[in-house]
Amino acid sequence: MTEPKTPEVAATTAPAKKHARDGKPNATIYDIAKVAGVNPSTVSRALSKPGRVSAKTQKLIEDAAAELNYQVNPFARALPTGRTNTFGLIVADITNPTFFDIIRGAETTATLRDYTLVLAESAESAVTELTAARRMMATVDGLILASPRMDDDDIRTLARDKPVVVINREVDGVPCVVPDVNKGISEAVRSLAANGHHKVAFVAGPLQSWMSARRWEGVQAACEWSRIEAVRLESTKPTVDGGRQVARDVRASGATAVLTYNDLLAIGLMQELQAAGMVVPDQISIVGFDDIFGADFTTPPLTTVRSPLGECGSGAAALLLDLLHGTGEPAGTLRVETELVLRGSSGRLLPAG
Amino acid sequence: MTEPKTPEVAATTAPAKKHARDGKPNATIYDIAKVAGVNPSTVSRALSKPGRVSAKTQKLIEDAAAELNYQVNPFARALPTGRTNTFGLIVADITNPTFFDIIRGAETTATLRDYTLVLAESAESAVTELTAARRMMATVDGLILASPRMDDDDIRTLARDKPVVVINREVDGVPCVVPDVNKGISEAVRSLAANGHHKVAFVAGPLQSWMSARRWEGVQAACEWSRIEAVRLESTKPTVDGGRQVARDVRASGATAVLTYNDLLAIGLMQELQAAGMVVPDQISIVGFDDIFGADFTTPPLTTVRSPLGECGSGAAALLLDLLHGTGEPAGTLRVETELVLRGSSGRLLPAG
DNA sequence: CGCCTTTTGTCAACCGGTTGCCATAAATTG
DNA sequence: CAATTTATGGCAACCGGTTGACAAAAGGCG
Repeated sequence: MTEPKTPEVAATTAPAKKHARDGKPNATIYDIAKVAGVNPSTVSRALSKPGRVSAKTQKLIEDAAAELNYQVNPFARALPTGRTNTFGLIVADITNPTFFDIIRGAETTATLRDYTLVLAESAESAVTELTAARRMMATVDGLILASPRMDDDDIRTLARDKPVVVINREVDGVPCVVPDVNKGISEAVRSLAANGHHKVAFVAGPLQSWMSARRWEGVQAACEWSRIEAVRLESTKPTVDGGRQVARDVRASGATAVLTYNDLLAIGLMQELQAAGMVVPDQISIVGFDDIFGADFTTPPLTTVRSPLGECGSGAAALLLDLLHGTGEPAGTLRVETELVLRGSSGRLLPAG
Repeated sequence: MTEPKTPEVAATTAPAKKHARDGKPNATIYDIAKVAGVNPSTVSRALSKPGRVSAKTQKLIEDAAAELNYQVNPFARALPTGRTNTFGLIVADITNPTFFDIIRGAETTATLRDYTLVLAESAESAVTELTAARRMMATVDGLILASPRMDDDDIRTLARDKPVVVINREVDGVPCVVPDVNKGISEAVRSLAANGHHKVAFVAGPLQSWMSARRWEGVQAACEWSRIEAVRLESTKPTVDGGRQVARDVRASGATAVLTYNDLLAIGLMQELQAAGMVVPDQISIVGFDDIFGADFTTPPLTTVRSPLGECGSGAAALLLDLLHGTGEPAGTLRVETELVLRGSSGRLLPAG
């Protein structure tokens, strides 16, 4: 029936070089030159240096190109110029939904400006990340690092080579895109305070995470402002599972509201607390961060501080493209706003009954 | 005039061509040749044709290469050979979690075999997809199409040019990777039948979706086998929102169990039914397809027929790599198993009370 | 030891664009 | 109308590898 492998080896050992697989080789500027009756270099200019050739020859060449269905050979172009119209995006974990919107945002902006996005994953490891970055550097015009794990110095070293933009972290001397947590956090804390909470717990993310530190700072500041108590708890890992594991500490802390480093933690935490019989939000309020895909699948749906991830991605791409084309180097930090997305997992505390 | 080659570049207005941004140009095989005292072509052979040069010169060259920190220029290599060690993956929607695992699986396998994955999105449009595919064809060695929207003929045309592998669809003459729905579906339907359900509804996906058709066929067959009734309902779009919209039809159908084309639909449907006061699974059982990220965030967690998406991605990548390196062309269809993941959203029907 | 086969390294011709320099034609100016 | 500037196209030298053809060197054999 359906054999998994049908090794019909005997086919033709296709040498297949310039003719991809069929018989017709791709048209080159030399072909166009022949058809249009001009020199190849003129064709090259007509196609890449607007205004360098007369309108008449321009048209002649364009017609010939269209007729031959010409498309540039990117390698031939890249060889002498070094430009590839490509840039790289490195994320820590492709399956982490936090990055989905970043990827999409970057992809969209790239495509819009005729660039191609090349994606790589670092598997949450600083060395893999650096390796991937190095490898990419050879083939791209610029690089976006989303929540990078490597050293500031490594990043700066890369940035000396080609334009680099960092998302979700600030590195001196390198253009960055970071969500400004303050607005979202203060909205969240004010909402909790208004609902009668006096003590909130913050479940932190990885210790090396720049963003986790910012969020904890933000929570402390907002709590101080609202005159409520803030305690910090550590998580083992920033995942659903990590959230489950931290549930004990959360209950022990005596806090009636929890903010977690990210939505994944919040979801795991909520599952575990509910499994233990607690009612959310009547007995405890839970607020996540990021508003990832699936944050509204839970019952109750998760209240969260949204980072405009898509905006981060497209912002970083735009920054990079400006760097590549612009004359000077602005290289500032782009801050994007966060906001509270109020759903069902936070609310008024019911008197114990 | 000065010497033809002056390594110490006057550090003025950086023309920045081969020297990325700093002063040191990348080492080339010519540099290695000079250091090792051999001809550039010998260097080229030593580095790419194992066994073509003597062990002695091999070592000499490798040492020189290491000393100069040489890395090949991919463009220079691609130009004469056409090989890029790169392949493309086109997905309909980067933010659709169905593709996450596919992407990751393909990425992992690619990296493992020293290939780079280039990702593109078709935004669910057949024309965008074809455009993206065409564009990619110029720069990659092969292409993976995940749940493609374009015509069979377009796919075959692409496949004539370079190796193409299709995921989640069968196209004659093109190697494919498809989950075999039967096992998973029959498990699901048997489970429903065993729980006392006599009538199940199938909420279909897009009409052009090859996979939706297969799933409906599978459901019909399994229901016939279990002697229970199956009805088909249409959805407007295969998303959470589409699931909400189809809730009315589901209730009107009188079915006590529902299988939906994908998890997104199932989640939306469940949300809507619960909002209307129905209890899942006591009053109605819901089963999705795919086991996407977030399928277990819901309350109750979603029962679903899992497709090994990661396996599909890595399988497709492996197939493609075999095609690229293998001598002949197996070009068969790779079938992967599906299985039922029993969670809380399906179960015994409670007598109406 | 001469003849023949098998390594092993060199030469040179690409791959397909880009770009500096130059010659010519066209346009501008005194 | 000559002199000078400017627009336009051609020539040729790259970019950095790959590879077929070939010659020199090495090894095998009678």
